[in-house]
Amino acid sequence: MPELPEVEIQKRYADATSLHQGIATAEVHAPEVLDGVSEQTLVGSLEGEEFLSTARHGKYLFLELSDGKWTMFHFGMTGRFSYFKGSEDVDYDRFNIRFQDGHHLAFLCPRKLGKIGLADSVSTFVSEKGLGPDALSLGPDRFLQLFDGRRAMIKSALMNQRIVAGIGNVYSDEILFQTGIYPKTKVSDLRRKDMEEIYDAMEEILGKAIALQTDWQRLPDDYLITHRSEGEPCPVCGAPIKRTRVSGRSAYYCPNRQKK
DNA sequence: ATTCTTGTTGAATG
DNA sequence: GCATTCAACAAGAA
Repeated sequence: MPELPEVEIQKRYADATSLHQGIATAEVHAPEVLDGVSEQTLVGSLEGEEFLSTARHGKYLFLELSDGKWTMFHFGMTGRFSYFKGSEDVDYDRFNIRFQDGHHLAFLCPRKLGKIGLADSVSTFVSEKGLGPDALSLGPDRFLQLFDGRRAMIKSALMNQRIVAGIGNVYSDEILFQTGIYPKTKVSDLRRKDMEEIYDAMEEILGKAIALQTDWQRLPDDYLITHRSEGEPCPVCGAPIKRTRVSGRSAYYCPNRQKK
């Protein structure tokens, strides 16, 4: 679920459902998801407040509270929001906010790898975490600058949140697929033109995914995303997709179109 | 049963 | 000191 486009969709979901309603109470069902905050503190700072606005940086989502603080959400690998009426039972409900009108905003997270915390502001959080700029809020010059002099493999670098925030395993594969670059290529071996193409592909792909509500089925058929498994024919040239390992994760690529 | 998985982190390594 | 990689984390799906 949760790379930049998916988090952006969660942001819009929160915008559409959860702003400007009094928070009656909140419940922590899985303390594992708390990040540097006690259950008491988190619940205490939510009760009686309301959410005023939302902000996103990379894969992190922030909900502004009426007392000026921010609630931070990170969705891990499997997290998402669910807004519902009444007291339905929802699977994997790790944290639940009940509004005064009886509606709920639940943080569902089957694998409990998501995180919830409190922050004084988005910018202090971002600098404390050492996150790079958001992938959709920087120009090509800054982008090239950030990758200048890097020795890492391009796929690792794209996924490195300290360089640029928001790109994960799936979208980094897509970016390299569309630019025809082998995932293990060293950044220092890429030409300026390659990096410019990577930047363009990044904007294009993330933007399109958001526009389509991250419904991967609706993405163009020549995207790797829906053909991302070993042996499946490349949607462009038909060669069997291969899998390799890049910094501990599976990288899928077309051996015919993405060469060293 | 085993292996896989869209995330981050802190320790280990170069 | 810096950049980079790796194992660990947890639980569900194939």
